[in-house]
Amino acid sequence: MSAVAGNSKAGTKQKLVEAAEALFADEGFDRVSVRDITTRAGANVAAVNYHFGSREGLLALVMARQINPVNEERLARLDALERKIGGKALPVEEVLDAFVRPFATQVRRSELSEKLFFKLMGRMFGQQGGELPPVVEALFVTVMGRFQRAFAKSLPGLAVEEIWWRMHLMAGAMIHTMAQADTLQRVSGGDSGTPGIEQTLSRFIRFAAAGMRQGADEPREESRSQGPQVEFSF
Amino acid sequence: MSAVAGNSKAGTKQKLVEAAEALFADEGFDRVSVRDITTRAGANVAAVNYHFGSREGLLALVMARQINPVNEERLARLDALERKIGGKALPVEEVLDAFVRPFATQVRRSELSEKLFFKLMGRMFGQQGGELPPVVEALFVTVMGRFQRAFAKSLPGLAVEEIWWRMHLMAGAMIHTMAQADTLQRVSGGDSGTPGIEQTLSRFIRFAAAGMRQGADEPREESRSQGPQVEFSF
DNA sequence: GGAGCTGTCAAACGATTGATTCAATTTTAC
DNA sequence: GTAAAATTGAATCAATCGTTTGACAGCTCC
Repeated sequence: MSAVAGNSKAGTKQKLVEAAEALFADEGFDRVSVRDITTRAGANVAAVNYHFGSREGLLALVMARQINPVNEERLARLDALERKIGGKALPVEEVLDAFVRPFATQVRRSELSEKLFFKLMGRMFGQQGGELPPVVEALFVTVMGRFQRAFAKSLPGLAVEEIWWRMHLMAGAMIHTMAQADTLQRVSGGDSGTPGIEQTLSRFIRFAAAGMRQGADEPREESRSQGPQVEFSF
Repeated sequence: MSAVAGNSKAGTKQKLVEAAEALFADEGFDRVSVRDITTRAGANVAAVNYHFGSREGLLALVMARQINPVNEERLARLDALERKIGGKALPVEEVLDAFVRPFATQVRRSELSEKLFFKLMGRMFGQQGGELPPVVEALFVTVMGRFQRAFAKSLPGLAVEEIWWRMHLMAGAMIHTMAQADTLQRVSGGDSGTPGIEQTLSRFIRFAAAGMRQGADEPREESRSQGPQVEFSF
């Protein structure tokens, strides 16, 4: 009976996670109480401590569940790109694509609305170092290290320090735009039905690529200027 | 007697403001209690409500005191630039300079350390719309409108919507880099004594200018490519 | 010198916080 | 079916939250 699809039925534990995700995204990590969460989930106040040990435990799980798949997909995409191209340098656009496209993948996988997903991402990136759960922070460090090396190869002639600065500038552009995506999408999307994540990704990549590239030596005849933009999808 | 310079003597009210600024910057607006502030200021718990009406009143004052001068200087600088150049289009770099240089001006004026000043700025920008005191938000809206028009003139051929997106990408790069400035300055600054705000401004402007400019028509023979970069200081 | 204003203080307010207890209940395992 | 384990529920914990109160001191002004 009740042939429910996938993850319905919704045990208390899952309902707590879903309620927490929505509330944390909407109001910020600090402004949501355990009671807010349990009330929304239709559960008892003690449920959070029973299932997750503490409020912090639930918070860590919510964060890890949303951002870790993104970071893992980033690494996988970068791996795939580098495997495909051999030892050569990747165009900056492709590295940037590997960096941001996972958001598009995961927003579709998430039960969260697009708006809330990006709000949550924005809040997570807004956290200072050390305010993230260790399991999340560790993966972040790995990701940034891997992409630093990829960018260094794509942008020869730039000092390591300069690469770091540009990566932070690039990441900041991404984060802030994501966090305010709902505001922007309202302004945008006047003509076409769906403003579309794809268009947002494209806008970001073009902006960031120009910023990352300025002043750098071009890595030998790679697809630039009029190059074949057919390789990737934007 | 007691020929104190400027703002010494430090009445309770001022000590509260200073304590609040440092704590809000360091730990975030939500994580600082009234008691944290009064304890640090060496004042009574009731002092905040007596002098500022409420915690929120003090918070609004702290925010306004730090960011409003920045926004006013932004407008003043943009006015000055446009007055100087007449009706013509400004190079993007100059508009960007008017946008970020006020931070360098105000960080020197602030009693806050450079690190805390930027942390505070980062936290303010991280706030969602409507979470800022009205007097701060209103000035922000004015500033963004004025710069939108300036950028539109500097980057002819771009749709208004596209300008907005690029401005958000640009602002995000600035905010995030500012918020993590202490982390970055630690990595950077290995060789020269002072990594220097000036170098940070320069890095940001070059990055953002490239991103803002990409794909746009150049506004007729303005200083580009090899142009006279003597006009402004970076 | 006393009325009046300003500021500070200790104390307490009710509300809310995250967490815990323990009995009652449901689910699972055999 | 029944014992064991997992989960839920209502009640309550101490701690902390922002705010308020009222007494008291310092000061000015007339």
